[in-house]
This record gives sequence, structure tokens and C-alpha cells, in this order.
Amino acid sequence: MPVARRETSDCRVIGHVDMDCFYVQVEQRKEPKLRGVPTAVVQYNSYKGGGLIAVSYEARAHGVKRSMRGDEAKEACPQIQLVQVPVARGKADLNTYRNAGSEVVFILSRKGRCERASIDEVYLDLTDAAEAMFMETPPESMEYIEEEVTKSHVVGLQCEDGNDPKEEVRKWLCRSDASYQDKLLACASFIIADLRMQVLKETEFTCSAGIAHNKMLAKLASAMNKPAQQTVVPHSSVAGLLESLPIKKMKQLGGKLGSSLQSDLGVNTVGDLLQFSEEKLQQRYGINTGTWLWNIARGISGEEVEGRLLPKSHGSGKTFPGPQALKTIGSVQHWINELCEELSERLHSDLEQNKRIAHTLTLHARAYKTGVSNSNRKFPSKSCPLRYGTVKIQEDALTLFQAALREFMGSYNCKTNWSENNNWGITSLSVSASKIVPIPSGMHSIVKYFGGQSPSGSSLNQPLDNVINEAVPPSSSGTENSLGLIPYELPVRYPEEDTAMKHSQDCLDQQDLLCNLSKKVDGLTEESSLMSPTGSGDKRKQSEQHRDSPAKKPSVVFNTSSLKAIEKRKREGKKLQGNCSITKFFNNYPNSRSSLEQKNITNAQGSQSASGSYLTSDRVETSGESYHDDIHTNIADYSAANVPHGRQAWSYNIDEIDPSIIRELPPEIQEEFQAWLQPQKRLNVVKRGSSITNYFLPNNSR
DNA sequence: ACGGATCGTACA
DNA sequence: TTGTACGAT
Repeated sequence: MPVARRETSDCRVIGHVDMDCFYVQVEQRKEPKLRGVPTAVVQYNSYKGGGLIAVSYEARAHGVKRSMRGDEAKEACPQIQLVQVPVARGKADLNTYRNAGSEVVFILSRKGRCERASIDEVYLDLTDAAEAMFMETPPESMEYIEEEVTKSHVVGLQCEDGNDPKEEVRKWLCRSDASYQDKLLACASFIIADLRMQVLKETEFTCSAGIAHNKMLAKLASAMNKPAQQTVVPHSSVAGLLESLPIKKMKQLGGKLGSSLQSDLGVNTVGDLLQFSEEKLQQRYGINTGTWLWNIARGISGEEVEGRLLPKSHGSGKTFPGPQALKTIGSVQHWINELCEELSERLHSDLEQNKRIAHTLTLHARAYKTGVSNSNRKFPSKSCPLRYGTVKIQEDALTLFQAALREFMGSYNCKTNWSENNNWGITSLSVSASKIVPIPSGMHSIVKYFGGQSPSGSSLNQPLDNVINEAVPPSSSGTENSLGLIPYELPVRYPEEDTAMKHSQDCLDQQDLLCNLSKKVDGLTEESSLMSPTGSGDKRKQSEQHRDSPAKKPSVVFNTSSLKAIEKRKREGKKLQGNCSITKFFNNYPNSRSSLEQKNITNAQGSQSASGSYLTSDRVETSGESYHDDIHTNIADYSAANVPHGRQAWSYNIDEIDPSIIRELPPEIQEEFQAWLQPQKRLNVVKRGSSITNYFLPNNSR
């Protein structure tokens, strides 16, 4: 439960942006024939036509709802188009939607602090931007107003019969006698409308938005007029809005707490909450939740927009309902391997693109037990330090599973053949990686070096598997890393280290080891630099790079495929500049394929083949008020600094490198090093080719 | 046979 | 810190 901070003033301007039926839009962009027709996205076709996870507004008009089965949807709307979620490794693969979400966040982060709330939702703190606009061009002084803004909705604004609602909205936005706070909200409405246009032009996605003086109200507002519209909540309208709002509509109150308020306190609307004293609510729901409830009843919410563009954890999971339940260790191991492979791939992408390392691996499962008395006991979740490398993650996850299963079965009769006996069944499995922290900037070169290769599974990534590798899962054999290397003194200093890496010793050890090996490996490349056209001429020191960018200037690195898609659409968008209405936008897109649409298909395929992530070097810097954290800022600045291609130059003497390090590696790893170096170069060359070359790159999916 | 796959937070 | 419960989409 979020804790409202009383000391925070409500003189802020917050926006909430919500993509409209996002997965559907992603599929419609890929297949423009689906535009304008009832469409839904389903996963798992086999059972009753699969489960719907996104429904277009045309389909909603026919009564189709999320959580329906594909068959039901067909029943309600026979002409509905059902698109399947991509499948990889026998499970749903949401990567295309994640990447599409990144495109949007990238654009929205231009105008202020930006928090990625979910794959398709973003909060923006527009206070500064709105104040700046007010100083420069206050709304009452504006002579021309873009049409899109006039289609905003203003909560509580009365529109008498016969009046043009657009004109009423324009008058409200430009009212000279409005309060300062409402004028800021008006400014933010202009800014958000502009951002939404940018999103549309550069991604072809529509979204809805809410503008208010805190997150809670902005979120509420963004859902009030969908799709492709925006809603602003003036200060004077807050009480009236909340008074009749059903309590369950409020974020965080859609579940048991909301039900309890209804049944135990007779609270049906947010307004009903006003009768209760803060003490009463605290006594009933605890100190924090009580205060939080008291505040939201008054439209008060002190939650800050966090300034975080990346997810805090990655997970991969699958359910095995009913008959599909897993009953042998072998089948469990198979699925754990699949899930871990996906997770590992995403961890490598995160490392390469965002310079972050995850530190905890967790395994969750659901299970049933037959026959025995306490048959519906919870299957415990287990976690351990995360070691990078697909195989390591797979092994550790299996170990975690076995520990949990032992606990689940009880320690008594598990002595015999507990593993292969049929009195248990696993109905869901998931693995996740959390505690993801940025790595010190001094480490970036090794990431760049290792990061450019294809992800999990292949032997190509084995070197990295063993580089970041110190922590040991429960009941594992030893504490030495698999290379048998002893970390020694770091060649460079990391000022951020104290703050960023003080969680646990194993973090530091990982950094040491990573640096240690990277140094050696770099020596190897240096010797074989004939093959490396990417040898960096950029010998600037870190301090010089920092001088280039202000300390508080945040920058973010995005995945290459997303960026390419954005840049491409941006160019195309220039041709459409004259059209400033979101609802009119798609009138430029006939149902048959235009040349633009054809390009989009190309883009989509390019993205897919690039998702394997051997395209590493194209990075883009974006700025705005973002990270509140110095470490983030430093890291981001560094990673976005001018490093055109290939690895970063090293700041220490090559002669100091001990060449014997390679011989210390296990023989098979040595071989993999060599095997790995070759395709690395080849891919880098291909990467710089045209998009046509890209088009023919081998697909990375299995 | 549960809307599934993922995320996030508060709390013990 | 780990593990659980809950909530959202």
C-alpha cells in the first residue's frame, strides 16, 4: 500500500498515459488490415480458442471482453479477428510488446520525469515543463491552438446545449481568471496532447491520458475517455468527481480491501469514506493504510513520479492447468530449462542495453497433492543469488525447485522415492530475476564486448556464463568460481561503488571477477586486432566524458530495434506533419497496404531478427528530468556517451595483462572463446549493412 | 480447467 | 533477507 506523504505539496502537475488496447495495436501495426476491425489478441489456441488478453474497441462494442475465451469471443462477435501471441520455447513470448512499450516510454520521457508503471502505462511529472510553458506562453496568450487539445475533456465542465464543446474546452484552457494551478494543468494538457501526437507519428500507437495534480487522479482521468482522448481534472472538480465514484474504481481498492470497505464499513463511493476519521480507518486497516484511505478520500496522494524507465524485475512463467500438470522431475526440469533460457536471454539483453545486473533468482510454483490430508498447502517460493549464464540459472532453479518440493512434501515420508511419485503435481512454474542494479561505469567495456553476441543456448555465450559467476545456490558444491580465478586489485576506481554495490559481498566479487576477466580478454582482442574494425579511437577519459554532460542530466539507452523503428517512423512522420488530429491520423491509411505500411512490415521483421541482440552499438541519448539517483545518472551518461562502435578503449596498460589467463580457462571454454570471436566479427560487419541486409539475417528464434 | 504472464508493493 | 499476500493489467 503506497504511503501518502503529507509533506508533499499538491502543487504538482502529473500526467498518466495509458495505451489503448496495446497488444492489439502492436498486432495492428504489424498487420494493418486489422485496423478498424474487431480484433483481439489470444494466447494458447488449443483450449477453447485461447484466452483473450487484449480486445480492440470495435470488438468491445460487440460485447467482447478480456478474460473471455477465443470461442466465446467468436460467439459474441463472429467476425472478430483473433491474433495469437507469439510462442517461443513452448510458452507465450511477450517480447514484441515489451519492445513496443519501450518505444513509447522513450518518446514520453522527453518532457519530464517519467515512470514506467507497466508495459503500457506511464506516469509523467510535468510540473517543470508546465511552469516553463506558463512563463513563456501562458494559455490565455495563445492565438492558435492545435485541434487535438480542444478535444480534451475537462471534468466538471458544463457545456450548455447548442454550444460547441470544443470551444468550451478552449475557453477553459485559456481562461485568464483561472487559478495558477489550473493554468498549469492547462499547460500540461497542451504538452500531453503534443506528446500523444508524437507517439502516434513515431509509433502509430494511440493512447489516452489524464492530467491532474497527483498520480491517483491522473490515473483515474486517463481511463475516463478512451480511446485516443485525454481528460484533465481541475482542482475544483476533485470533490465532485470522487463523491460518486464507486470505491472499487479506485486503484488499489479493486480487490479485498475495497470489498472490506463495502461490506464492513458500508462505503460504496469514495465520498462515503469522508465520514470516517483517520483514527477510525487506522484502527481498522492499520496505520499506513488508514492514513492512505483518509487521504485518497480527499483527493490527496503524495506519491512521487519515480523516474524509472526500466522494469525492476524480469520473470518467465507458465501454467499447466488440470491434466497438463507436471508429475515428474523430468518434465519439471524440462520446463524449468525452457523458462530459464528465456530469462537468461532477457538478462543478457538488459545487461547489454542497460548495463544492469540482476542479483536474485527466485522460483515460484503452484502445486497440488493428492491423497494426503493437508493437500492444498502452499508451494513455497525459493530464491538464491543469481549467477549469470543459462546453464547456471537452469541448475540453480532446479535446485531451488527441489528444495521447495521437499518442503512442500514434508520432511517425513520423503525419504524413499519422493521425486518420482505421483502424489504431487505442478500446475504453474515461474522463474524471476530481481534486485537489478546498474553496474559501475568502468565495467561497460566488457559489457559491450560480451554483449554483442547472440543470447542464450548457444555455446557462444559461455564465456559470459562464466564471467559473472560467483554466488552459489543452496546445497551447491563449493564457493570458488568456475574459472578458479582469484580476483585481484581493480585497475580503475569506481566512485559509485560505495553506493551502488554495498548490498552484498557477492556483488563486489562479481564486479571484481568481471573486471578481472575483461582485462584479460581485452588483451586477447588487442592482439587479434586485425579482425577488429571496431577498435576504438575514442580515448577520452571518463572524467572528460562526464564534463560533457551536466551531472544531473539523465540519459537512457534503449534497445536497438525499438529505436530503429522510432527513427524510421519519425522520418515518415514528417510527411504527415500537417495533420494534427489523432482521430484523423489513420485516415491516411487505407485498408489496402500503402507504401508506409509496407515499410512497417519490413520494420517489424527487422525488429524481430534484431531482437536476438547482436546489434549492440547503435545507442541514442535522450535527456529530460529523469533519474533521481546519481548512480543511474552516471551510468546512463556513460553508456550514452559517444562510443560509436565496438568496445570501449581501456585506460590501463595492455602490457600489464597476463596472457596466461586464457590458458587458465577450462579447455572447452578456451575453444568457445575462439569459436565465439569469429562470428562476433562477422556479425558486426553485417550490422553496418543496409536494412536490406538486416532483412536477410537469420532469425534468432528457435 | 483458475483469465495467463508479468510486474509492483507492503508486510511479517 | 526471504517469503508471502495482494493488486493491477
